[in-house]
Amino acid sequence: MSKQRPSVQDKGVWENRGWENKGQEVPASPGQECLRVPRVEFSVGIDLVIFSVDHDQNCLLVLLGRSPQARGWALPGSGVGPGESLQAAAYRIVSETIQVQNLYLEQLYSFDEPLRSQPSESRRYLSVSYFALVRYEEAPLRSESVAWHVLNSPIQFQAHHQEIVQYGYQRLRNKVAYSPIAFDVLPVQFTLHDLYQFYCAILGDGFADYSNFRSKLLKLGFLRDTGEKLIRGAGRPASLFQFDREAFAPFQDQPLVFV
Amino acid sequence: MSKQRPSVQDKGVWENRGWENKGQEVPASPGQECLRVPRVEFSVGIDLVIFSVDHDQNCLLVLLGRSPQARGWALPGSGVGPGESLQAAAYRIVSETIQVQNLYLEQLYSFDEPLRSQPSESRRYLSVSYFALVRYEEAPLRSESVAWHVLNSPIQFQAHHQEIVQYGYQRLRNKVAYSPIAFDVLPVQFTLHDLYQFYCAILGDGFADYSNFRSKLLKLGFLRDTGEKLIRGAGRPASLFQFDREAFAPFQDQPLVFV
DNA sequence: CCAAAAGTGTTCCCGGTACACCCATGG
DNA sequence: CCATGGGTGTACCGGGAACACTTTTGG
Repeated sequence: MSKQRPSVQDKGVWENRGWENKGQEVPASPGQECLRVPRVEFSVGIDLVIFSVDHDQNCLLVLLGRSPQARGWALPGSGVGPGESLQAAAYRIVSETIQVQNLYLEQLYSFDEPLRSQPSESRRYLSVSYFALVRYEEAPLRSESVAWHVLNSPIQFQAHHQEIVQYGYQRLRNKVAYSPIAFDVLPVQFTLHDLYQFYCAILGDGFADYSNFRSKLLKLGFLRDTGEKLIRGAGRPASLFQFDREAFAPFQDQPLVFV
Repeated sequence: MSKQRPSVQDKGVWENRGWENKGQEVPASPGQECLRVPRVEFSVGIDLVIFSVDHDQNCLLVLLGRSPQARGWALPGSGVGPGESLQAAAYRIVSETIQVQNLYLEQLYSFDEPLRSQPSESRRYLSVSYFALVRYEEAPLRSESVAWHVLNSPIQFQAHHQEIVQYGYQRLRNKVAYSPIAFDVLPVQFTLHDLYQFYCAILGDGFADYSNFRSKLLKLGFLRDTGEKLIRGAGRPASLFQFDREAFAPFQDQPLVFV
């Protein structure tokens, strides 16, 4: 259940663009004194990109706050307490802003904060960002200074938070395609239309035909039909399904399980 | 060329397993004093997983060093200097250990180091890990304390470095499948067998049939036949190809381009 | 002429795509 | 009986997997 470190069986990234160097000689370091790098103190903070899907509006939401001093919206964040792991800090920030029962949490990236760090100063700032996915319907806000924002709406961001959000969004899109994080955030029982809508909100409408989506997932066999039905006014009642973790295991190491 | 931050168009991860919480209420924070977290000082270090492919032996290598004090092999690493970005520090470490002209560099993950941090202590340790891919043939070692290791051989690792290596290996495997990092590390002109061997070393033999690999890549059209041939003793001369970045652009956002 | 290395082609089959169509319920 | 939402079926196409085959060189 709880994992402090990423597990080895996990699958790989196709974001995280790095640095390429071709043909130019990488210079040797100026001198051996580099081996004894002067000690620098870092203030480490956590920034959280908290996502949620509003099934009624059928849209993807991010949780943002207005910081007292600066203008523009900012990600919920905080420093790391003594004796508190990075993940624990991320978790704490979630629990401080919303009252949540179901969530998925994952480290995103560590950003330097060169703007705040003076070159000559010995103090440095480092922001470790996480992204979280929570169930909107069951996550009332705990703090008055934060609010849900539709992701595709134009938002005035503070500092480089726009970038972190974009990065988290990419990660979410990709994650959702091969990983069953949807079921961390959906009710235990759900209809296939619920599931389809969830994917539509994140990947955009028409990421796949509904009927194909349906038959593909059912063929894979990790969705158990509970036999129960859900009646929503007119129309045929919808079957309620449950996610079967055991049955999903074989697909753990496979790309593009969903979509 | 040089990117300090991951770009937004990048594609997504399927490693980075996070934390799931289902059904259990996430408790509210003990008190409001959490909003004013006591300041903790971090020592930030960089650990590098440097990979390389030995085309003669046809195997994947990692660069490891023996640290003076502890037993077991360790990743090359160092603290971050004042006024030095995380990536610059990673780059410096590469240049200190090997003399390299071509490389790919990317941030991996940030690890807490709970073992070294005392619970009551105000000092904390944080390790930001990077992975690098370098061209073996053109990367003579600069330091005597490091050596190449065949990745699949049993290695006695120091602390949690085994974990970081595994993590980096996963990332490499996935990265290689959709991203053209192979061409950062291959010569400008290469035969398709060279390319195939590169993938074999990383993904394991028989990740795909050679002839299918060949026809698929050629059909995509971002490999330009230079017309030049390479003669290696007996046998038909091999055509030399070049990677065409422009022509690759359309596939930037596509999974499983290679393999 | 043979072996070695490189390159081409062919067949089969599965899985995605795009639809059209059938079913159950409320009004 | 019709609108509405849910579920099923089918016909086509492309791309991957496996394998056989041809081409060009050196000895």
